[in-house]
Amino acid sequence: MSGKPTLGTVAKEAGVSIPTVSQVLRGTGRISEKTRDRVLKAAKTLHYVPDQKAAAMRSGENREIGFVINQLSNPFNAEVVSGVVDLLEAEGYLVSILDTRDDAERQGRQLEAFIRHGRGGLIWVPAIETPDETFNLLAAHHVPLVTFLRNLRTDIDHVGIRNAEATATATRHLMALGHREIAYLGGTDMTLVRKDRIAGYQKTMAENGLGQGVIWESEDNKSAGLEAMLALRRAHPGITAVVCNGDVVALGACLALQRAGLVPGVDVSVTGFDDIQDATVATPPLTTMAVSPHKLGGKLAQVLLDRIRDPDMPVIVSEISAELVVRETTGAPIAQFGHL
Amino acid sequence: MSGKPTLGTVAKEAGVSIPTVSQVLRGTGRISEKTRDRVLKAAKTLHYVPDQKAAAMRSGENREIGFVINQLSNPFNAEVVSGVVDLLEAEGYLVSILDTRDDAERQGRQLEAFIRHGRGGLIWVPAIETPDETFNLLAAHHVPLVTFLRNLRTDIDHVGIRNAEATATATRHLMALGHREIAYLGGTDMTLVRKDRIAGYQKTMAENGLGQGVIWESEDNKSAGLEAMLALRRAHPGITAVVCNGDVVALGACLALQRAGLVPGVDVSVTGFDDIQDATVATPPLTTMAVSPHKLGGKLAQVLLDRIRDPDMPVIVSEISAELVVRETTGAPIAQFGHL
DNA sequence: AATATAAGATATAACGATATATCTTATGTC
DNA sequence: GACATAAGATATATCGTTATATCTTATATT
Repeated sequence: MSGKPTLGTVAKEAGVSIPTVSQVLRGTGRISEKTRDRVLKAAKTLHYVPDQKAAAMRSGENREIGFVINQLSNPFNAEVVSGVVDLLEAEGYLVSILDTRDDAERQGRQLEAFIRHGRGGLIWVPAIETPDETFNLLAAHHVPLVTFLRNLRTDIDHVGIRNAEATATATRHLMALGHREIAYLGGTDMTLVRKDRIAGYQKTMAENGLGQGVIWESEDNKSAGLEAMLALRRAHPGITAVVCNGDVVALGACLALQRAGLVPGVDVSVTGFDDIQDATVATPPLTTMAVSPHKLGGKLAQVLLDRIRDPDMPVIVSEISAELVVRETTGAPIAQFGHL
Repeated sequence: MSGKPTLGTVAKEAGVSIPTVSQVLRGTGRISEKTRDRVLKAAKTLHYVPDQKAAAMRSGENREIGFVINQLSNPFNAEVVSGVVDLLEAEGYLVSILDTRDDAERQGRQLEAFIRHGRGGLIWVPAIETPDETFNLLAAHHVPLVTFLRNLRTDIDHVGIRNAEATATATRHLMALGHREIAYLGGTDMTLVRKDRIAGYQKTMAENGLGQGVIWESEDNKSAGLEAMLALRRAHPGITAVVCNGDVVALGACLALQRAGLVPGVDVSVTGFDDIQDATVATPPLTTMAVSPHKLGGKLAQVLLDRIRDPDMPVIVSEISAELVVRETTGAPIAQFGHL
């Protein structure tokens, strides 16, 4: 009545010793059918629930996984979380999520708390400007660890997207339609992710004799994308197509075009990145580079499990390709020189 | 070198006993300046981090809070999470998030794991069709608990929104503009939240002699909202205004109008609920009932802290009012009888 | 009958911390 | 000088498990 039931309570109820109860409940050791039944019955009537803190402390094993992410309000990330959770929960793990909101200081506090609580593994999207100190902390405590999206160290397992390949594909798609004045729009940070995406764009531009191209910054939300697109067109009126850093910015850019009386995919072509739900529903629907977030999540979980099972395995780096999904925001440029 | 540092390691390094180290690090007991310095230095050089599992086990206190939510991919929820985290992290708690995706079975598994890990408190949006068993489990283990949004028990602390009041306000706003044929659009479940919102709408309709009104279902995403709006107009062509169950559905409804060549706020008025970020950016911007998710989160955290500090306090139920934010999707109905 | 083996249970120690009681010293009071 | 008090440290027990070693008793082997 007073406190919650423990192994001791159950043992007394069943008239056996504590180790016997422990063995019955975990299915280890040699136990006769008769005592097993008695113990199970006692555990049930007392509503016994094992205390994982104590178990983890003694056995050293901890089936709690942390997912430290940079921006929970991004629906793409939320779907990756689903993918991770589906696989890990099936393996008996509890996945709990922390949101750093890309604040390196908050992230530091959270990871320190994470270590104090001694979790069994970590999936991590490092915040922008994560200090070396944070990496050292994690390394010092030997936490099984996989980074996601942002690959900052070569000695850590990683799952990511082939960013350069994806933007190259998007850029080539626009070129194949006949565009030559193509800009890159979106992002402000210089994370490896954005660097790679820009690199893919620029390499493709250069390979086709179109120079370095134009890079235009924008925060990662719709209204910022809208403003950025307007500014970009003012600065470079000849632009006929835009490769965007993400779907959200791309949708903002489309809104800008529509406000200016232009039709995305006819007057100016736009490509996105992520294939978020809104990309399909938008008018017009967005051409974009799609990666299955659920698949990414599954991959993440698998890599982490492998690492937990064999800490001495060589470093795993797994990159997933994005696929071009052509919808209605890309099309041939309008004839500007009166060919028709 | 071999394992991670413990109180024992630090004690040996500093040449004192284990309890002394514990007292120094927690600032309890009587300790001389000299030994305090020695201990702190030793702890630092060894990179000592206390093991909270062990501490929680002995002291009974656990500063881990779980936030079990029904749909993480909803940006409104993600912002509530921010509000909770900001307050609780400042108080030294670690908040970890679990996403049930409104699946009662998954929720059951997660909460059982939650109990096994003996967390110190829970903020909970119960999944649709949560069985009594789940409530009993939580009650049996005396978890400090606050429900959010969905209020199912009168004996549990709760923070929510004045749903009926809010939809009544929205409905009155439309009536004041001159609308009389007003429908309610969105939701499929019969959660208390939706019931209350519908009740507020229907009560206002009835009070103004407009009968019971029309209720039309829709899943909670844009494309479903779009389809539902089209179907609603087919079934009830006279409708001039729509009170929506949420912003996402409202935005879908606006898209439907635009596809039909109509202008939201001119031909048909639409109100939303939540004031998500997209509501401002949409074209036209959405008139909606706004609740500050960050404020809600803060309230949640405060109620939970109060409950943890005084488990015997009477039940707290805190409801926050939503505010009408008039943007461009509501306006006077077009003159249908040639008055002008 | 003596011994080996296995089955089925238990005793004990340990995980890493905290709480409580206890033990030295030093200091102050009369 | 005797005694009380406080400061500053330590010894020990404990939280709820699991791992390891040990102890009975029954059965098989020779």
